[in-house]
Amino acid sequence: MIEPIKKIFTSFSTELAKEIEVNATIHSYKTGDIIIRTGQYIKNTVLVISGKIKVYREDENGGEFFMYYLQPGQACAISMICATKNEKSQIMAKVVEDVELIMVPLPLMDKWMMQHRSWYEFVIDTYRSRFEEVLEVIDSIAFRAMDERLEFYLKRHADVCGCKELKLSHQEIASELNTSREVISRLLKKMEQRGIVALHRNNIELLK
Amino acid sequence: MIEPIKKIFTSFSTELAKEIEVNATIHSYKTGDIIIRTGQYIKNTVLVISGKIKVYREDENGGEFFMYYLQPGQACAISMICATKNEKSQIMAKVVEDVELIMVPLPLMDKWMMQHRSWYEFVIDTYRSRFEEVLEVIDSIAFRAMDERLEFYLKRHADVCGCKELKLSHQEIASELNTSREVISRLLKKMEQRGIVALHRNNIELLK
DNA sequence: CAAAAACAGTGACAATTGTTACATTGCTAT
DNA sequence: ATAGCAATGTAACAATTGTCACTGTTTTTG
Repeated sequence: MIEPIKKIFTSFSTELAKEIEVNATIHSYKTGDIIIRTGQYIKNTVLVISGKIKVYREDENGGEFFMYYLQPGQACAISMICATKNEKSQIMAKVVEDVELIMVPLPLMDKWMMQHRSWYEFVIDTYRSRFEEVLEVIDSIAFRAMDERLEFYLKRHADVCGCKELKLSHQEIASELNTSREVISRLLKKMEQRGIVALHRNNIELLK
Repeated sequence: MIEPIKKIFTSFSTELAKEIEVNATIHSYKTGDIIIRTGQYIKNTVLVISGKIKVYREDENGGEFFMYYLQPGQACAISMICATKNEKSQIMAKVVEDVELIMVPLPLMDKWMMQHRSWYEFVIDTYRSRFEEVLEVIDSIAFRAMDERLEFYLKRHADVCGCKELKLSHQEIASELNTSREVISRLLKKMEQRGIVALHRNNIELLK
């Protein structure tokens, strides 16, 4: 178990990996499962071993705004932040590809900060990269119109899945950008005319 | 000097306050000064003793999107995050009321995390509260139209200045919400008709 | 296989936001 | 006092986005 952990979380020291093995638990979730909902209390810090998770911000009317992916080797910054203060979750996290997670109980998250340099650096680096990602999201909505936001969205998804074929319905995209399906269909058609994408059923092919 | 620090940063231990006194420097800036620009390297973690700072996200075309205020007793989360990794600033910070700042050199920021519990908690709490504030900003742009965003914007400013009289020009608001002056004038007029504000020159009075 | 459900395309129109152009008001400096 | 400037008001129009209504197609399900 220690070796697999060190393989995915390459920066962890052996001592830290041991601590994780002894104290943390492994949980599995299936595609479509909701790991945490807005308003729930967070009891653990979450590290991703395998699979993919999408993190959303929700509004009162059921809107789901996509913020970022969590992938193997990454941790949920919000779970770290909230964990320390035993706060409610400000986000919703949905499994999009079966995942295995390491759940680190609250008090350890804190304790290890003082004891394990590699944990401390991992946590700080998680904060930094998530903060930067969130700032980029702000850019995309604050400074750009829907057509550019859509391109940004598609590129991020292509980066994460590592392929050019996005298995997304127009409705799904519309929800995650908080607009309507018709708007997405319209903009995708224009992108197709510009030769940026090819449209198939449940499948958007990025050409550039 | 130790006493003033402890008065503003109430959670700091005496030892920490001493360390700050010995190692950190105090800087003053005038209203209108830009403390840090996007792309500059951050060399210090910034703590605010007095005055007010506005933090912005910039785009390539000179747009300035307002994110949050920094006030006495607070620290710039981005300066902490970037400091650790010696990264470039992702934000721009402008003085809106003459400030005195404590500048903590990079290496100390890191070192104190291990040595001073009260510093560790302050840093984590800064991350948490800024992250939450940024998430609220995302809400406002992702889920709300310009009229609601304007109300949200005005309320935040009123909270910070602690008064109902906002000394802001329509142009200033428009820039910070990344829209045009005409749109803001139009929406403010509607708000005035609804009895939410009273409009004066360079002065918006919140009635509710 | 037939019916239902999910997905996509599209036209028409409404609402919001962005842009242009110009008028008006009140403050400031000489 | 008045010229000049910043701030504001506003009308008219363009562009984008949101909504409604309806179509056809593909997939799923009983």
